[in-house]
Amino acid sequence: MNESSPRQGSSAASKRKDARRNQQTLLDAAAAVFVTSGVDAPVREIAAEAGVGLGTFYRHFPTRADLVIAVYRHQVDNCAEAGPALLAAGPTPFAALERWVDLFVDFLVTKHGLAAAMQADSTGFEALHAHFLDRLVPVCSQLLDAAAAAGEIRPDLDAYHFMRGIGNLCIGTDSDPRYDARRLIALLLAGLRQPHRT
Amino acid sequence: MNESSPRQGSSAASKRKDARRNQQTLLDAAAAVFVTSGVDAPVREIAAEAGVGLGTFYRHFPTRADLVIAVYRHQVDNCAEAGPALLAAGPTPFAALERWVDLFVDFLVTKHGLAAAMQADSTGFEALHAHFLDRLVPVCSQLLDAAAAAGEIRPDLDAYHFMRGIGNLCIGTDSDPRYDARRLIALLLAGLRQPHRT
DNA sequence: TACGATACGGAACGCAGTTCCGTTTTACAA
DNA sequence: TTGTAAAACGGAACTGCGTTCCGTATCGTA
Repeated sequence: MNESSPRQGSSAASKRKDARRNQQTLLDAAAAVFVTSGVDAPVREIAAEAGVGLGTFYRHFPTRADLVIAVYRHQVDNCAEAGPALLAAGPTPFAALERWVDLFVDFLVTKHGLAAAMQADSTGFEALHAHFLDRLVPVCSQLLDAAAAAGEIRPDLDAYHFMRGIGNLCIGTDSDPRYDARRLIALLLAGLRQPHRT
Repeated sequence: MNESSPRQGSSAASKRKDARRNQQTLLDAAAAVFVTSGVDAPVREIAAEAGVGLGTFYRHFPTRADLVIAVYRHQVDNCAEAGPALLAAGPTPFAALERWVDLFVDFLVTKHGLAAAMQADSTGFEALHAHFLDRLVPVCSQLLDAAAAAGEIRPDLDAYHFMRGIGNLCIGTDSDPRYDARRLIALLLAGLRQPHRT
């Protein structure tokens, strides 16, 4: 149900050589543009950077969001894979959870505006949102369950809410240097340690 | 430095009768449209609802965001005024803080997409963001300080971060009925009660 | 080498916010 | 009451965005 099947439509071996090359060129160009101009960079800018036309862009990525997914797919997967590893390594499940959250936040904050783009409603990033959640919620769930089982945190918060909360708190880190999302996320984690509300 | 001086350019008595009437018509129309279509409703839709042209719209509100501010100004002010009242009434400062947060969240969540629109970067809502913060941060600060002075919460979180956090957590409440922002906000409040991190 | 399938480029479309300007309405003075 | 300048009006038009469409170029094979 994941990367093991090579039926990815926009990443596996398509057909013609130039097509494959252009797809990769677009991915590279997008990665570069996202660094300088943020994930909201216009499609035209990405296509120009890649030196291809708009038609080419949209044949490879039916929608702007599909490109964003493709660009960040690896990193989402890395984040997902880090979960179990941290759990195995860390002194306690909660410590692993903290480290994982840190990784997750790094990811969101490093890419300019990614967190904001993840809001399902706005510009059509539902697909990104969905992939994110599909891949990461189970991992996060595992970490939360382990910490709850160890009695380190209250057990009444599902991974979906937890991740949405963190994702939301990361919004706007670029636009305002005063804002420190990690501080609030730390508070959220502190709140998790509180005993069940009477 | 606030509503006492009648120099508000877009709310006080301007000059001509039709101008004043149209301004009010636009405010009413906007309030109505925001309820049905959210704060992201196109300017054209609002102008049409009001039965005026686009020129009229932009003479009264130089920018889309200025209209949004004008529409919600009263409610922001109400929220600001509620702070001291709750502090005086509540059994403890923390209880007042909880109630005030509830009010604030109501406000953000009731208006479709307001929380999302408040992100400074996106569509030009810096002005709304600014008014919000100017008006509410001092109030929130007062509540936090009182609770901290009473030893009910840790004293190391400034009102700006607290409000940004709450605002961010409220993002996306319309787009996904599963998501319950209040739950996460409660967690944030619980985190506030934790003693200072060693 | 020829030719059909595949991919390409970019003009064009729809939909935002905003600007501009010719026309209408208002308020006031004669 | 009527003339007139200032103020306000309406909406066509401009910019910038994502996306679609289609004539043209390229690829791979017979």
